[in-house]
Amino acid sequence: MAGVRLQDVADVAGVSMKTVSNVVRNYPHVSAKTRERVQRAIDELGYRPNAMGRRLATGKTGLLALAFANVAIPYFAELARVVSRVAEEFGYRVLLEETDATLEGERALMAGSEAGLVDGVIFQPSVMRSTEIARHRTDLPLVLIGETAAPLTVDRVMIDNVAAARDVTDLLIRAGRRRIGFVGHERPRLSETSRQRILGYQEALEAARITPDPALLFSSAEISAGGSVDAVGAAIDAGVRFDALVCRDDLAAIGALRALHERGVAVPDEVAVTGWDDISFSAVTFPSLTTVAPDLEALARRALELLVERVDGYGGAGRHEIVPYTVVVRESTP
Amino acid sequence: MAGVRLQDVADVAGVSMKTVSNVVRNYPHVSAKTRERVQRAIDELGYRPNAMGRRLATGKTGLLALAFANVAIPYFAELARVVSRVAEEFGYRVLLEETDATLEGERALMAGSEAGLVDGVIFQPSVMRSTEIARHRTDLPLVLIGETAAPLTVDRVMIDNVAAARDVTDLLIRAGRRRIGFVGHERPRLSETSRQRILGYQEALEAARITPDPALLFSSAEISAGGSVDAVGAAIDAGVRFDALVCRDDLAAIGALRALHERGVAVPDEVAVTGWDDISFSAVTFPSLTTVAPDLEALARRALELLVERVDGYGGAGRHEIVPYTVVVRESTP
DNA sequence: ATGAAAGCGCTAACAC
DNA sequence: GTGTTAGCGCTTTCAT
Repeated sequence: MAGVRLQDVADVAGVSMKTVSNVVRNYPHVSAKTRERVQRAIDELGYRPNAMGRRLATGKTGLLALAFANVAIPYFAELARVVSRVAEEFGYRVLLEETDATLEGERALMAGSEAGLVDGVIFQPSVMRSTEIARHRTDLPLVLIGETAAPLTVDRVMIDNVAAARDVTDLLIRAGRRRIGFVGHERPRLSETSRQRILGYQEALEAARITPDPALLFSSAEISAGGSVDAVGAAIDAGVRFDALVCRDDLAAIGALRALHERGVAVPDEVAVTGWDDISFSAVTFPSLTTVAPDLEALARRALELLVERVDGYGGAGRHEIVPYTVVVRESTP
Repeated sequence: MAGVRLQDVADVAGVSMKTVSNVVRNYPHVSAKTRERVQRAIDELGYRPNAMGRRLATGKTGLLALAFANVAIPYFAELARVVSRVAEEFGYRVLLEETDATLEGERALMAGSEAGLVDGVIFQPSVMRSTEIARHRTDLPLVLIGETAAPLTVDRVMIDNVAAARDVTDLLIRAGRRRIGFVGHERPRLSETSRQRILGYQEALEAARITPDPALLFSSAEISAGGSVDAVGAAIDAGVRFDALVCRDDLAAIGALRALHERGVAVPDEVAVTGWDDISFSAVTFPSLTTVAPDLEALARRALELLVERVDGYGGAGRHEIVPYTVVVRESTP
């Protein structure tokens, strides 16, 4: 039954709207028999509260926007799943917003044509600069996730990318590899994510007294497996020698695996490979991928907690938090 | 600036709310100079219309729910991306609803605790029966996608699964394969999707005078690559012989590829493999996958069109529509 | 414990 | 072309 209103229930039950509202929202001070009578009327009429009416009256929508480049990228899809599950625990539903990793997309998101649609935004920027983010929408609670340069005024949750990159590079060094490449960073302009990962990679090399070789940096035209098939393939064909590859993400690693396969290079015996994100595929590639596994559950939960505090009125400075990661060792490293 | 209302703009511009409303909504009959004056007030105050107020007044929310099992499954993620893009064209935003492929999840979706949150639902059921779907929420516009058994009262868009399964099986037969298995259907109970694909597979075999062999049906514990690694691996280890595998989806195909690799079986020379969905990974596996590619753009667009018609009041019988697919031939078949 | 009435911010008839 | 006046369905003081 559509169009059943609070007033209709009140009429049938012979009480006021207020009382029905109290019953619907489980307000404690309602006598048992009134509650029962009202409940019967609700069931009889098939009443369901109207979301918009409630939201207009309370000013809260129970909706939050989850914004990032593109759900079809497996890492984002898996992130969306975790955020959506955690959000449900917090009583929120998730509106999907894709920015296509373009400046226009990200600006449109931050500008937000309508007010009051969502209570807050969880956003992983791809290209926007810290200063530009800081200028926008101070009225809308916002939590950033990922490795973007975050303004001091905004909350942000991430893993320690530099440390994780150091860890996987170190794993390769301890296995005796010396010519270790890095695969999959963007060109022409590095994202902050890639910058941090390359930094950790370089730190690990230098700590082991290995001189980083710029010829072992294989950039990709886009964040995709295809881009890294081309990059790694071209390098091999050009005669570049390496015995390990630290990949920016699992997509790049999967592409690298394919390029190596095509040319009959054995993984991990001749070339070891590591990925990043621990997307579900990384367990079933051949060989399966050693990869950095961010604690997505912790990431999502912390982001939600910070966001809810902002929605509830917290107005302090930006909190920048780190959540854990692990390195999952599989077949692609010795 | 939060909390700027239509009335505030009207006061500053020295006009009525109605006029401001007309300007905001680009109502044509407003004099140029009035429009300009109002616009200046809007800019000055940083006014943005409040979504909830507008929605309450119009009864439309501009939101639609996209519901399916799990966004972390690549096919659904890619579907979400296309639906979200097409929805934007139609002036809608997308609320993500995951059912986890459970009956409770699907029932919760159909029951919908609140009215008025979304204008309609696009839903790919996993387990719910046609009759049960038909009983629910006649007030909320609903379009089903995928191969579920759809009630006659509800709109549905899908590709012709039987024909597509026939096509890929036929491709294998024409390449000279005779012992062709099917991989990845659920156990214990087959989904409608799997049922239709197995049907097409069987039809193609029979048309070629090959007797379908029940020993070549390799079911999987769940929709995942891991399930099919186990199923195909166990079959090989048990000595089952086959020279081709039609897989229920790309995930199953990727799992099959891994199981074959592990045991040193050459693809496609010894065993050919086909997938289904054409997820982006299928182009970069090794070997890359021959797969059924549903026209997602057409699927999403048609679903949106049907939904919008329902939202606009169409109340006729359910329309069941078919959209095209292609078979993308890659390296995993001869 | 329950009721009456005043909004929440906007749109839509209907006047002028 | 522009203003006035009711609502949309709900929550929320403030009474009782």
